[in-house]
Amino acid sequence: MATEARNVVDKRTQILEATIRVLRERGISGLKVEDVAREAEVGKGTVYLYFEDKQDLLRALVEHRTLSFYEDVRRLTQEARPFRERLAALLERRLAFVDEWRGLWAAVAREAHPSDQAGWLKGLHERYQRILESFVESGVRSGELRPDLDIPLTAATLAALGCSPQLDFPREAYIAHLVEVLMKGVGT
Amino acid sequence: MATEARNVVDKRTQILEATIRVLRERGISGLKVEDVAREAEVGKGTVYLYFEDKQDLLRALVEHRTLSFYEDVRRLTQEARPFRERLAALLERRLAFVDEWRGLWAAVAREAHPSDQAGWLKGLHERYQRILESFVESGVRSGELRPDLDIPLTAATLAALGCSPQLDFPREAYIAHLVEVLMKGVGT
Amino acid sequence: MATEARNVVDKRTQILEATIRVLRERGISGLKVEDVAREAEVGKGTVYLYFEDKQDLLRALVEHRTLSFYEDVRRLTQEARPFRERLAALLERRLAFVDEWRGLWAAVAREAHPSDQAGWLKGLHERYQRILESFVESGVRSGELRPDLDIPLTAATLAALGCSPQLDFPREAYIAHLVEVLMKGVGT
Amino acid sequence: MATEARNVVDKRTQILEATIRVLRERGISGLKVEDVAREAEVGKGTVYLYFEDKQDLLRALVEHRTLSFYEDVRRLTQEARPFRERLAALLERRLAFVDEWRGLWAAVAREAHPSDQAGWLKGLHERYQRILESFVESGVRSGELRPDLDIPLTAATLAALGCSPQLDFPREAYIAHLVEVLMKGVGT
DNA sequence: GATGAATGAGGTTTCATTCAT
DNA sequence: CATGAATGAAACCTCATTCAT
Repeated sequence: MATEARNVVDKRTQILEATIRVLRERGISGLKVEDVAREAEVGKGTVYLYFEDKQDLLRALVEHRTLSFYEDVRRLTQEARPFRERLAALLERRLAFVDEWRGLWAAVAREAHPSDQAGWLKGLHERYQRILESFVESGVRSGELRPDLDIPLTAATLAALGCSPQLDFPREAYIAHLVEVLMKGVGT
Repeated sequence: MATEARNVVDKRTQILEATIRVLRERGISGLKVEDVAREAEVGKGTVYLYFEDKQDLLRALVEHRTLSFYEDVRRLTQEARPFRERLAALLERRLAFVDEWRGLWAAVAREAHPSDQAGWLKGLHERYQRILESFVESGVRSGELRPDLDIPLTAATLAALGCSPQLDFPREAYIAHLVEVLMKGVGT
Repeated sequence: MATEARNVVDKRTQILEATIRVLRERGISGLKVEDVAREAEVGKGTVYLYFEDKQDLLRALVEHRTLSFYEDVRRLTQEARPFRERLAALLERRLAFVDEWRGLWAAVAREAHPSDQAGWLKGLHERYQRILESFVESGVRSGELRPDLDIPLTAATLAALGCSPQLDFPREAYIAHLVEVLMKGVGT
Repeated sequence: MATEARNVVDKRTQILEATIRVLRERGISGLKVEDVAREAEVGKGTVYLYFEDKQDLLRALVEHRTLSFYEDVRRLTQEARPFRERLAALLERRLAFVDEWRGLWAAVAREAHPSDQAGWLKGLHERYQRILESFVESGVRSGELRPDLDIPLTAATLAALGCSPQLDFPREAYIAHLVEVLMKGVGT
């Protein structure tokens, strides 16, 4: 029974992980259920045991990985470390997230909810926004950030960072730079 | 002859503009050649007179609008105005670009060049990178930016801004905030 | 233009006729759109130019052939001939109809309207009932039928004749017998 | 052992009865083995313990219910009652049979024996024909039917009655009317 | 050039059947 | 015996592309 429950979890997860691998490899229009099944080493029909249809698979994929990203961000930004370090950790995780999706996140999210944009997508965004607001707030409270910051706007700024999935620079240096710019600005 | 040439140009443009409208409206998998043709008010076959195939259409679309975005950015960042103002203009144009594509740019670009990633896409990125490097350099030269800035990294930072196509804030305020953060940083 | 209109009509008809041929040959579960297309000598996709989906094809098929059957019955039963002859003609047409469908009419009609039974199907039945009532009435008026007949019930009786698609007897003799039984009864 | 045997019989019967319930409810293309199993309250695999495959299930269903219909008809028509009463009983049973199948009998029978039509189906028909011939013969012998009747044709006539699964009339009245028409005819 | 009817490759999805438990 | 998770053949349907007009 325990193994059964575990197997169910495993197979769903197997399929979800196969999905993002295929997605990264072949892009959105190259994402065929048959390929996902092969990659997950299950039969084509098995995918439909765990997901209603392709759209549902995408929905689950986006939801699962986005929420787990949010969770990580929440955890990282709440650790008891200097703001700068937490910011670096946030950016690191964010870049990993963008890279994981190869910039296709928004497109996949739309496929997952073709009509509704205001609802589901916005809901996700707002969760992220709130997590980041807490983060900014903590920085202000601790005196590491300027007290006059508009917290929502600053959170939104952090949310909009790091779109580019292509990077020519060593990640380390890039993140260090981003932190530097965000903390001190580029002006004289 | 002149009118003919103009017509040719017009019809191509018509189709390209119809394409992005359909794309914004229906998303990537909702982008059907037939819908594009209807939106452009031409016959379905006509699309194939101006473009090799759907992929070629997307290639042209991405290329055209991206290059024109780059051109705008180059112009805006080279105007004889204070750096802050040019930065604001850049961000404004950048946000408009992201919004125009509703976050689908990366996905469409991949459809346009399914296999090749290193080549075409990277080439585009590098152009943008160079434009932004010039911009940063000009700011350093004029003394408006810190002289110790790593110019390529700073340019890359500007390139990676503004992914989120969803915004709850008045654009004006948001851009003003972005400028402020970039110039002065958020640290105390 | 005239040819175009004709072609459209022809192709729809072609497909409908191919459909009933395939249906007769292979039965209901052997009725595949691809086979219909091949039988109609058109591409698979062409079927979907003329019909929404398979269900719509069946709907059209049932409707078309049933209404044309009704029309024939109406005409035959209104001719200026003795009742017996008209009855024979009706039975002949009825047997041809049943044979044309090989007894599958009811099943196909259900596929065509899976949920709704009260509506469409009943509507069809009622049309037929009314045509037969007129027929019976005319026989009563002309004195060829007993004046005490319950007209609706008698019409319903005629409607329920001839289910069996399998016949070992010469059609002529069978029909003559049916007429004889209906007119005079089997009792002493 | 007795209970075991009984259980075997019971489960087969359970499945067969579930099958016709599902068939009536959902139609032929809605007849899925999984639904049958659920309706019979057994596992999907269990169906395959009692039947070779779906076709075999249908074969058994048609055979079982048709033979039991024939048996009933034989019994009813051989009872020691006036011909008219036996005819009414026959019609009653016949209408019940048609209604039980909702007009799908012929279609299901074909699914059960896709290729062979001459053989199995014809064999069934002939059995019925012979039963009805005996019935007619008995009527003639007893003087309740006209002595000049062609017995096979008359039997075939009885066989072809009652196709319509839809009835707006009280069954009682309808049957009385049918008997009346068959015995006395509709002519003057 | 311009069109859209026609096509069929190829994708999504269903469901009869198997088989390990 | 009984089960139902897993499978993949095969059906439906879409849509990029062609080509006769």
